[in-house]
Amino acid sequence: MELENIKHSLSHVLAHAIQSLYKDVKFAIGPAIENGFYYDMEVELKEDDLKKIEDKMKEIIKSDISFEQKTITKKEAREIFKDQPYKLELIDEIEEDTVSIYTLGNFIDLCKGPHIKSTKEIDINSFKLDKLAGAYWRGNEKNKMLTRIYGLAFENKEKLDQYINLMEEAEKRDHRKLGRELDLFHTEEEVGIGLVLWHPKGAIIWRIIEDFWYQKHLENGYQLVRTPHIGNRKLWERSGHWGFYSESMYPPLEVSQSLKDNKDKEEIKDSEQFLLKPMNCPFHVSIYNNSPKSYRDLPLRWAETGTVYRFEKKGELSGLTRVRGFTQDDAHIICRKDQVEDELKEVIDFILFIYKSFGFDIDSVRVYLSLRDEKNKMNYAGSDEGWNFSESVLRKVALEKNLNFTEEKGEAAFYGPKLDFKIKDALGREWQCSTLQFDFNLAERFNMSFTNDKGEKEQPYMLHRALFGSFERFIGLLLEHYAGALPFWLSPIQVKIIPVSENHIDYAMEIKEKLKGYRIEIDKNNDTIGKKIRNGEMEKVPYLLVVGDKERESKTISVRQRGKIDLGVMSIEKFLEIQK
RNA sequence: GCCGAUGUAGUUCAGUGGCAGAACAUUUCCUUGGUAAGGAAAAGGUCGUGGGUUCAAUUCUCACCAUCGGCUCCA
Repeated sequence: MELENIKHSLSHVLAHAIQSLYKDVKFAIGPAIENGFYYDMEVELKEDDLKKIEDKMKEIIKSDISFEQKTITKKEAREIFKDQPYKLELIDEIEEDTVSIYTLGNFIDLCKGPHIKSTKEIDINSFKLDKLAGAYWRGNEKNKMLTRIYGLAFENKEKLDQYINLMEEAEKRDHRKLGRELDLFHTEEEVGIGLVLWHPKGAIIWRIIEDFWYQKHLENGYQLVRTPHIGNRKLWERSGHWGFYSESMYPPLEVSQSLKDNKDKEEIKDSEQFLLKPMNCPFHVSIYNNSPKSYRDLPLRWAETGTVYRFEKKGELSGLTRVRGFTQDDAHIICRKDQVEDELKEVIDFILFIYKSFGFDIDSVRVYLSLRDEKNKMNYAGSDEGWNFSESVLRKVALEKNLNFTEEKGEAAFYGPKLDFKIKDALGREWQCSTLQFDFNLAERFNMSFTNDKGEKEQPYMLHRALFGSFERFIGLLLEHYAGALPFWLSPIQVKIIPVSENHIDYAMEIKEKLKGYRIEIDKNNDTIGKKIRNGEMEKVPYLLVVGDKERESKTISVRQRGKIDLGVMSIEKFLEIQK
């Protein structure tokens, strides 16, 4: 708690320093956060200014000023903050007649506290102004963008240095850096920003994951479907995406004429428009509706690794975790109302199984129950009954499965509530991966039905789910999780054979033949052993097999395990043994 | 999209108002090696793109583009 107060007090010290260095600054808010604090304000700054501000803060801290709390009437507060529009806005929202203010020297802030007693309690070496960022007032992009100054703050200098070191280490496991170093993927402007090009070693990782994915889906009673990348505008109008999802979609493609006609500015006679798919759902619904269904057919579980395209603002793009074209490991489960609960539970089990299989500790995954914001009904499709039922059943299932989840109002999709699973990246940012969503919107819009046991038409329930979320994001997080040193089964190259000299290449090829079935490379470069070992380690290959005269004569191999020392000379059989 | 930072060889990075630099990677040659870098040579650049200032711009300046950190949004 003590540290929380220091962080918060530091934000006041920061504001005080700004006030004494710059004129006419409009202050917004300045809370404590996970590793420090920030303050939002209206002031023009460059990153170079931070040093000066930090020095000023230290000066303030050294001069031992106390934090004085006072409770005053709103009227008095309005007078004090008459030149502070953001503070005035905050005062207006306070329900009580009085407000609390804190004074630090000549800096007065609207603040409930608590604070430390005096600046002398702050260790001047335990904090550091970190970075400058923009942040919208109240987090709304329609509002003015303020300047946010982030500061780091810890108990002492050691903890601060430790954190800074940790961040430097984290940068080394950034998947974007690893993607380059391990030759896995890249993106480039000429192809299109936010569109990933997978190199051979990256594509094989993808393929291994996809094979595993599809095998497990078949085992879990799913069937595979396959659908196009574009679809008629009429489909998207009917699905509701045209209306509710247009901010994330690309504009229509005119398909009633060729590119040549278009270049020649030919007149469009009968316009026909296609849209790039941002989701796979409507296609799966079309497959369902292609023939009448009985209650006996349900549940249907249809899976597809479908590549979707979404309009993401340029500033939002990031490596593999945020792209414009990505492949979802999508599936839709169409079932009867009495099957909903069991289906949801099975999906949760499947999700947990996936995390375990890829080495993610379930404790490192955060779960959110995303609900609608009832104040903004305009943003959601479907009836209240549908929302009430689906929200409550999702909550029930999450509780029964003992998921440690947080409820988030206003985070639902336009078509239904969802259960989201998020994983942190190397820098501590959370990314949504698995998602389990309700969709009672499409069933209605597309008149989906089945004949029940009484011979009546009934509307099915539709669940939408993704386990990885998208291959791109999941692989990105996987790379960061393992710092590029993927487990044996996922490694693009599992074994690298290092012939001591060119004379041993033949024996290396013999060994490669004996290890058929594994992904193997022979390092035929004219380098020293030391150099080849180094390269193999840098490529993060799980096993390096050194073969020379000694091994050739005794029909053995020298095994070196990634990151470890020499495991010694052994037979191929023995090597295959330790692999199991 | 918005705020801030960055942009020089495939990669990591020096540098300068006057012919563009290193290391690693690449190619060739020498070397034929025993568990994290053997030696030499060659090749490799529209200094992000486009304007402006200047005798001269990679360098100063403006605009744009991309990347990175945030905000908003999101698988």
